Amino acid sequence: MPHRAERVVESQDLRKVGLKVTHPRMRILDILGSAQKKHMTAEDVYRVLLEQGDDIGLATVYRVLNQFEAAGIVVRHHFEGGQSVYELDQGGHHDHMVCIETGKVIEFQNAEIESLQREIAEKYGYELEDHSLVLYVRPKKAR
Amino acid sequence: MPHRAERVVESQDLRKVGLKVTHPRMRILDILGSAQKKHMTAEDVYRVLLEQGDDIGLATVYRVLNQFEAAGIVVRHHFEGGQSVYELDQGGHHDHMVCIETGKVIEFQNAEIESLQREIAEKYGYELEDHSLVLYVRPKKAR
DNA sequence: TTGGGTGCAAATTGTTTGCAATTGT
DNA sequence: ACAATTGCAAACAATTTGCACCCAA
Repeated sequence: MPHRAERVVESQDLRKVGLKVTHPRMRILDILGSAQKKHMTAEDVYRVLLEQGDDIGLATVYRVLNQFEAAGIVVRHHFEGGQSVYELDQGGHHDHMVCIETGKVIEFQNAEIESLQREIAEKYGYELEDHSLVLYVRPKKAR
Repeated sequence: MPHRAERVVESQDLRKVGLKVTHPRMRILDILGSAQKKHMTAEDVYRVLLEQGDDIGLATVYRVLNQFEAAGIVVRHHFEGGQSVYELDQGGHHDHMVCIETGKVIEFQNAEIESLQREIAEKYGYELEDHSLVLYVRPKKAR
């Protein structure tokens, strides 16, 4: 499994993008940065806040996540199932694999697929701006 | 009773999957099969129905599209922007490229990407069940 | 001080569902 | 005839927004 150095969340991160350093924003940043689950829905974050005794509204969670996304602090994904999931953007692009039995999310990188995508877009006269690749998988059956 | 046969097997298709041949289902199948836009939202279909003077409810459109999806007659996609888009499943798997300036949807196939995906899933001990790949592109600038 | 930020409730959006009336077979 | 299907409105789920109050800078 790929390893990435943990990065402590600082108030600098917020100021840098022109957002006031408020309690809700710090708590949410904290949760996203230290969660066992890297990919969380707004409700996931909200639930953790409640567990921690923080009195922060769900609407605020959504607002903050949107601001973070606009600021490039988090990335938002739309996997199957309605809710958006957010993850801290720690650089390093990757795609996702979702287990349809356990819901587990696995990240992976594949340079070959990346460049093939660029080639394909180009072949049609376009520039690749962004992409979304999600593999829906199930555990290989032992036999 | 307006009756036009542009697609061959339409009513057969419905019976084949155990769905009664009703007016709403035929109209919707018709629209999906003859639309200039291959990828339509439920509202898109509903709007065309209204334009054609058909008195079919939006709820029915959703219900029928769901049944069609379950029956494998249509494929449902979740591009960015909330609404689901549906397209007739005419066999031949393909992925999509969406122009972020015009909204145009282009289909493409790439066997290499397909097999790479399978390999990746396998490498992690999974079986690839399904996938979603969407390229968000913009027209290459002329210079 | 003061304009951005927040909580809460109400509003939206996209989609589903309950039910009585209608229709295909 | 009789179960499947439909239309309509109400119900839902996820997310957004209006507004009066609150708090970082």
